[in-house]
Amino acid sequence: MRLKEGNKGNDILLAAIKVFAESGYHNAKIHKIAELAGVATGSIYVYYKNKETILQRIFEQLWERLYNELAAISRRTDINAIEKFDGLIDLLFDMFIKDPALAVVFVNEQNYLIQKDPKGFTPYYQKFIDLGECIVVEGIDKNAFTPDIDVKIIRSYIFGGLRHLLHQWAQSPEEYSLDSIRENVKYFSKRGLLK
Amino acid sequence: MRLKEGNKGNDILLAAIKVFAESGYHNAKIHKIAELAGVATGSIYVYYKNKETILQRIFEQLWERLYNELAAISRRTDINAIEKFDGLIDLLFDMFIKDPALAVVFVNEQNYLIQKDPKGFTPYYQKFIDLGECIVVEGIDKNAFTPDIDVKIIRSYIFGGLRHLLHQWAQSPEEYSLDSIRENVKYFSKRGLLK
DNA sequence: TGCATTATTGAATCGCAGTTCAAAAATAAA
DNA sequence: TTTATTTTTGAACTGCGATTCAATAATGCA
Repeated sequence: MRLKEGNKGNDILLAAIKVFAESGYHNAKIHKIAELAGVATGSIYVYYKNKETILQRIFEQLWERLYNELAAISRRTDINAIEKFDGLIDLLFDMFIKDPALAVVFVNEQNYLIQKDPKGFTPYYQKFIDLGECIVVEGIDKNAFTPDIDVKIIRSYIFGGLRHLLHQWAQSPEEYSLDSIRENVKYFSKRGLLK
Repeated sequence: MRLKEGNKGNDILLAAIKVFAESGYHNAKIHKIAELAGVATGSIYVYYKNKETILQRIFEQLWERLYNELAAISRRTDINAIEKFDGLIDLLFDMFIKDPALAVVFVNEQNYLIQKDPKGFTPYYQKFIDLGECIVVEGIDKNAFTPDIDVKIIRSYIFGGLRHLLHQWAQSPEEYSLDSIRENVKYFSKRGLLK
């Protein structure tokens, strides 16, 4: 018997995030991911069925984590809807500060993957989105947020705005301070949402 | 002598927008564009150097038009900054109502193309973005918009939000009414911007 | 130490699709 | 009609890179 050395499956995933961010999914070469992960080209196919599976796995991990963290925030009773909304924004910012390359991959490749194989895309994404919407609905119900908006539309709008900003930041982190981005987003969005 | 029949160059561009929207740029097959345009595969290469050039041309045309229309709005003196901001939103909505496939291509492929060859990307895009920023700055200067925001950040935020919404709408136009999207965006954004 | 089993390797394969180009067709002028 | 010129064609080419797989290496166990 022989056991697998270290954690090659994860090494490959981490390398793939970097290479996908650098070159884009379609221009990313498998041998480059292998090189960065410190494994042979063939090893990739021991751990993942194919290139697309790697991308799927990246998003699976991302949204599962984000969903669980948002769920923890959402079920708290010691903070109100406004604070939960803040928490949601912080969650996204924190995730992508830790891993800017992941932010780039998210913005550039998620649409492609969903379009390519909607069934294969992690359900945690939809669960995350739904939960975000719940928080806004809670805010409206508790009279903190204005009822004069369509929650689904505004949820998408905010999400798209965040996505774009995080992407810009990840592309050139020196240009903007992430904290200033974060505060501006909160300020602007809450003015839009609050009663 | 022989003259070129009809306007094959444009036929190809229109077909390409549809095929790129349908399959994504990387999965789009040249022969399918040719088929839809009603020309032979080889003809594509008479009119465009390669596949990437077609995509570049699509964005060139898009942003040149949008920039010119926004410039016309921006230089008007009979309307204020708030109305100009409305005009900007309407401009984008109108463009993509006319051509939902173009909205999809815009959202999915623009980042890729800019990353691939920044110099080759149409300068009208940046001009458009700058002009949009000017309108917000004008609003702040004239005391209509709050000065408590970073214009560049909020400009990106709004732009990203619009982008995402238009994309969602283009993917499934029956799900949302575009007019309701438009009104929600204006309402929410102006609450964020106004003094 | 030797054997069995599993992990790892990376050169070779193979299919795909972007691109080319020689031939054919269409048109204008003579 | 004939000729010269340009457009159009699409089958063939070609290069790339994802994937495969037979060989090799590493490990655990007897």
